[in-house]
Parts: sequence; C-alpha cells; structure tokens
Amino acid sequence: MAAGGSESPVRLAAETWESLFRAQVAVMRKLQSGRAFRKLAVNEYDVLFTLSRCPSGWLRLNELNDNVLLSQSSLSRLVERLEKRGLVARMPAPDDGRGILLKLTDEGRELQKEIGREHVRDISALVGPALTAAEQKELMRLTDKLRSSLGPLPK
Amino acid sequence: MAAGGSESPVRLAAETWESLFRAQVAVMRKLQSGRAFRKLAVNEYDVLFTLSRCPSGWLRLNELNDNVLLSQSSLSRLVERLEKRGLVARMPAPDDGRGILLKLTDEGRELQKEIGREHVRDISALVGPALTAAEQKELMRLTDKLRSSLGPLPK
DNA sequence: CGGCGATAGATGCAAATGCATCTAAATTGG
DNA sequence: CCAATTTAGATGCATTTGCATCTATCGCCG
Repeated sequence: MAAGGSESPVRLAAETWESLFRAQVAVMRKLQSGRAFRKLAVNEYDVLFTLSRCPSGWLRLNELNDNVLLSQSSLSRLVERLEKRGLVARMPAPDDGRGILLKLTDEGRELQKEIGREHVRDISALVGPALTAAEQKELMRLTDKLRSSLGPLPK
Repeated sequence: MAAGGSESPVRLAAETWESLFRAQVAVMRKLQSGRAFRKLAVNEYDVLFTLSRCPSGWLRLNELNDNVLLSQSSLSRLVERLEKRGLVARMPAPDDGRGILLKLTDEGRELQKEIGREHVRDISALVGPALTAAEQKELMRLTDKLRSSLGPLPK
C-alpha cells in the first residue's frame, strides 16, 4: 500500500504493451517506406515469407492466417491476388476436402528472396544500432515467451 | 567463419524483429476480438487515447500521425469520422494557418475512458500471466530504447 | 448410417485505406 | 519583397479490408 514508486501490475502490463506496440509501429513505418516493398505490400510479402519457411513447402490457408493480422476473408483475397500474379499455387488439401494448400511458385520464391534480402538489410540497419546483441537476444526471448504464453488464437 | 552456434549480427537483428512483430500480431489479435472494441476500431481508439494523454489537450494532426500506422490521408478521414461522431473537435492552429489542432470532446473523453478501462484489463490478462514484473520492465526498457533509437519517422 | 453443429474457405457489399494530386500557407533564397 | 520550394492537410479514385453470409465438408453422437 506504499504510495510512491510502486506501480500496479495492471498498469505495468498496459505500459509494457504500449511500449511494445509503439516500437512495432515505428519500426514498421520505416520498413514500409523502404524500397524493399515497392513490388509487394508488407502483408503480401509476409505470406510469401511464411511459405518460404514452411518445411513441407505446403501450408494450409488457416494456419497462414494465424501469422498475419488479417481477417479470414481478407487473407483469402490476398492469396487470390498472389495466385493471379503467379507467386503462389493452390491445391485442395488431400486429407480435408474443405482445406486449401498453398506453396510458392518458382517466381514467388525468387521474389521472396529478392525482397527478403533487402528487407533483412533494412531491419539490421534499424535494430542493429539500437540494441546490443545481448539486448536483442533478450528482447527476442521476452517476445517469444509472450507469444507462446498467449495460447490459441481467437476464432 | 566459425560454423556452429555463432550467428551473424544481421540474422540476429532479423530474428529479433520477427519475434517482436509476431508477438505484436498475436497480442493484437486477442485484443481486437475483445469486447472493448465493439464501438470503435483499434486505430480510432488509439487516436482518442493519444489525445487523452496530451498535456495541453490539443494535438496537431501531423504529430498524431507519428503514433499511428496509417497514411496521412487515412488519418485525415479517420479524424473526420471521429468528428462526425462527436468524439473530437477540430480547430485551425493559431500559429500555423496550415495546421489543424484536435482535442477530445467530453463525449470522446468519456468513451476513451470506458473503452480504456476494458482495454487495460484485457492487456493485463494477456501480458500479466506471460511475463514476470521484472521481465515486463525489461521488455519495456528494450522496446523504448529501440523506438527512441530510430530517429525521425519517414516522410 | 443419418442428422447436426462446427470448421474451411469463398463471396456480396459497404467501409476503410493508400496513392496521387490539389490547395493553401509557411519557409527559403535571391 | 517576390518566386520557388516545402509542408499540412483535404480529396478523387482505385484497391484492400472486414462483416455477414453462403457453400461444402468434416466430426460427433445417437
């Protein structure tokens, strides 16, 4: 019940989130304006990136949706656009008649790598000078921990 | 050139950002689906929130734009909507004929508080169990440091 | 098996967003 | 002091997004 200096847990959590959120906004601002994203929007690149990390090469649409801050319908149409541009290919899921599997085309993989290289350079130029290697590792640890503690995503 | 275990600074920065970004997406997903944002979109609330923190009560539109991940034109229209709903009031900047000053109306302040209370509860329920108080403080320190190291925002 | 709620995705439609551009006011440079 | 450039914000228009809904398939339970 001490007055000075002590902060309520609720307030601490809120301020922590606020800080995380603003940092994300500020970094994203810079990244978006970089030349890496002249050919593709960030969300579109993110889909290609996620697909490029997928071990099997194929990924379900709904799993993809967990990574992206987009509604299901928006992702559906985003993927439609990517397919129209020849960057991804779709295939009905063999074991589930409702599902759709996605993978990169060769062209999609090429573009992902091209943008990715530049993107990584931009990130490094922003984050590298801001935090020491130890701080970056700690930040990664904390954000990983936060994310993994959240449980399954809503809906 | 050692192979095992050592990671390049570039890669570390990229993975750190990736982790921060995904955590933000995951938390934001949960928050968006909460009942706090039935009356107002997150970006709209964010504007009310920022205005509520503003010491003078008045804030320039372009300053507001730095906080939000929105283009200038989108923010312009977002504010237009908020004004139409009676949540904010506009006034030409006295010292700069181009500028617009914004402040909350009483109704806007009321709504911000109402949503804010719920929002803070949601945040606390997500972040509180995930990280210790010390970890939250460290996360806040690191994200603050990151943001403040970025320099002025583009455009 | 057969019906029934749940889940995956697609689609119509209204709303929000971004890009390019425009206007007006401030700043700069001669 | 005036012309040229820059900056703040608004607006036309095409694209993107989300909500609600629809269809089809899956999984469950009688």
